[in-house]
Amino acid sequence: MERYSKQRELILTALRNRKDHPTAEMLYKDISKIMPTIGIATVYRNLAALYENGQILKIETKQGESDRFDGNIKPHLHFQCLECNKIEDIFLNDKQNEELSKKLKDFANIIDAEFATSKIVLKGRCKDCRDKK
Amino acid sequence: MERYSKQRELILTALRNRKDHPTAEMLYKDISKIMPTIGIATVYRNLAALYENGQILKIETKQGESDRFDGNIKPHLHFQCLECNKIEDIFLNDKQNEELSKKLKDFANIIDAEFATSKIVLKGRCKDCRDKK
DNA sequence: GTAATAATGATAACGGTTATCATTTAAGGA
DNA sequence: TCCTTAAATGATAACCGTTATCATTATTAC
Repeated sequence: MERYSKQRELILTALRNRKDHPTAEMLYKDISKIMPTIGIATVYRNLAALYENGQILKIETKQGESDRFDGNIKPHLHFQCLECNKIEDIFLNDKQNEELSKKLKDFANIIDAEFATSKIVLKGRCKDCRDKK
Repeated sequence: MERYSKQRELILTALRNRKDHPTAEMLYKDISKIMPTIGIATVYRNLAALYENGQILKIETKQGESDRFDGNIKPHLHFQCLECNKIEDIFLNDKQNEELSKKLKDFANIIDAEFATSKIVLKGRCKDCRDKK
């Protein structure tokens, strides 16, 4: 049976306190300031467990690049800037969400599959990078 | 300047001859039958180059799981079965494609970003796994 | 044919993540 | 409260897909 641990609580809190999409390593650094004895494996283990429980989101990135985590489980899309690599959230309103889900379900129907979830990452240039030019 | 190599040609051909989404390792095995001296690094190098050139697609999978490649560059979505992990293609017709692009562009606008491309993976249960039950 | 240099093949190195294992600690009785 | 048990931890080795290195080979322009 699952057991309470101070470490897991700290990890979840640390993630929720961030507005960005930190890596396990970034969270490890944050938490080390409060609990210097924590091990990196504990951070990975708990992030995996929290993800399994549906308490956090995970954004799987490409090989050799650290996965990103997200404490906000409200469904949303991600946008990754091709120039600065930053990941931003895109929240849809209920109508948009519903329409999108309907479309995706139709797409899955094309191959006779049952649609459950989707992983959508838009790519392009973020506002900051565009304004820089 | 880029130079012709027998190896690159073999790799591209091997990929196009497959209807699935092989890993670099799988292609290496295929090609080794024809050219037993080829090195695994050459396969990775050329797949990366072909991807950069837009001649093939790459499906980035999670850490520790090999990336998949796709010789069909016609734009399409991917569907990954949550039970058997198989990745299938979903081809949209022109109208569907256009509507989807328009929507995604609107979504990027929400955060003032310029939309370029998207990575969409639908997940659920494939036809085969559903029929098994 | 020759020179210049891109591509190759063998293999070491890399980096994020996971496995291992001895130790610590939470939780449910007695 | 003390005991028992087994889940969770922390340190670190191992893992594995991929990339870097470097001497050698092969393509291209002349």
